[in-house]
Amino acid sequence: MQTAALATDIADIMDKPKKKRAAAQLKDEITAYKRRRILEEASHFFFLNGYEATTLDSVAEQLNVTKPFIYSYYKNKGELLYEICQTGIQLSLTALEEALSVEGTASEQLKIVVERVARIIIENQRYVTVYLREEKSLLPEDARRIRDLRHTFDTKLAALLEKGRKTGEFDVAHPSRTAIWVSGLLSWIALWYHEGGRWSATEVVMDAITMVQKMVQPAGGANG
Amino acid sequence: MQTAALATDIADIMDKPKKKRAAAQLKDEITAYKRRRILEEASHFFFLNGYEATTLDSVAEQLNVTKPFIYSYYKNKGELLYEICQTGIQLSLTALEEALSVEGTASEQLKIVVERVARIIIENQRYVTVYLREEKSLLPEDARRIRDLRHTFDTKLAALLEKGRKTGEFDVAHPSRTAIWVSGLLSWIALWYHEGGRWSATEVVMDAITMVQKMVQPAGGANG
DNA sequence: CACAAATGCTACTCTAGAGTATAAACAAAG
DNA sequence: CTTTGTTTATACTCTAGAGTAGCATTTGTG
Repeated sequence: MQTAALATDIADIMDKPKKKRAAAQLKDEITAYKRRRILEEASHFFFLNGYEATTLDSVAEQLNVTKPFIYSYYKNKGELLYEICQTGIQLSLTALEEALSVEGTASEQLKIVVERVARIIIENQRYVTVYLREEKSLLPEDARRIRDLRHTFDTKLAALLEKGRKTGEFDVAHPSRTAIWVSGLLSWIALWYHEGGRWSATEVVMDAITMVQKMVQPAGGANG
Repeated sequence: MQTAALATDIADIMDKPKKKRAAAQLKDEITAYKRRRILEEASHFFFLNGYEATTLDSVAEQLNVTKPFIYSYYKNKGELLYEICQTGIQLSLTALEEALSVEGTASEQLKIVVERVARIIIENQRYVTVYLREEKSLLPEDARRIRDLRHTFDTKLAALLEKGRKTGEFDVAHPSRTAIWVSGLLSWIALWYHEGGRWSATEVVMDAITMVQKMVQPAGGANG
């Protein structure tokens, strides 16, 4: 909202067309902000009570608005669920791709991948958990798109394992199958981690790194 | 039902009190059978559509009975969910305890544990998956009892890891934390395995054994 | 066959929540 | 200060499903 206010000020000293364009842009930003806030609160309730058990009235109340307000920003409840699931997997996938863009050996890359993805999953636990639990509540075509993202994630992870296998850094008989175990281990964090619980986020991330390293390490000894 | 019919035949040649007792026993068996069938079908729908989205009318239809029939065997929908969740975790716990009762080194025991628990999870995927997904829908006191079972599972697994750590078979810095990763890996099977999918149950079980062995193996080399 | 007891079904009630038609409030422009 | 368009709320509709009261049907018994 700060940026948006600034944009208006700049527009004031400009000619009318530009002012109009700036005003339109501001409006879009506000709309995007409202959509994001609705999604945040909805994911909170979906995480706590589940998708079906959550009423949009309760989400609206939390935002100090009413149900029709939500319906003016989302077509229906299912669209909210789709956006939440999409966010959950897309964030993980983006984290993976960014980590993969860091130069290094397969071992180094894998460590960065696990660290970053684990962090993202913990930070966005609500979205990831809802995605894992509520896939069955998605419309078939939405479920399909989500599965494609998931598949991309597993495929890119498998490619990294294959790379490490070729260099001899990893001992993995079936990269694509091992990738599923690794991505499962990462997903498990969302279902199990509890903020303020027995173990800190950092401990969990470090554990995840250790576990994955062991899962791929050659029988002969440590690596990385 | 075969056993039950036999019981009646035997009772027929006996005196009346025994006959009555046998008849009562038979009735109990039939009641237990009906309850089990209801649970089976309910778990099927809960697995496919989720707890909230499943109607007891649909479960009744599948059994060719009516909703009040179900209500004469279960107090309400929540009791059904509790029994399903309870079954899911109890089966895993029993499999763990039976595997632990087999004599052998920690490595041998761990292998048996993973093999048996993984098999049980695949065979009872519906129950385990519903348990993992629908914990939030349980009444607080039910959720509590389920969590206690889960905790027992993790604790017994941790004890095995600790045993192997002492003998030097395993390299685990924190047995109780590692136990959670192992039990998470096993749970993940329920969420991910798909019958008739890309990989057979046996392949998945063997993979699970390999992964867990690697997770605990000393950095210096293989074991078991 | 008649009567009793159990078992199951028909036909409801009642609540709750998704989604909407329409009116009010507000903002921006002239 | 009015007019016009946009944003949000009020006040519904309508469906669906959990849970139940009471009737019917079957089963077993003297």
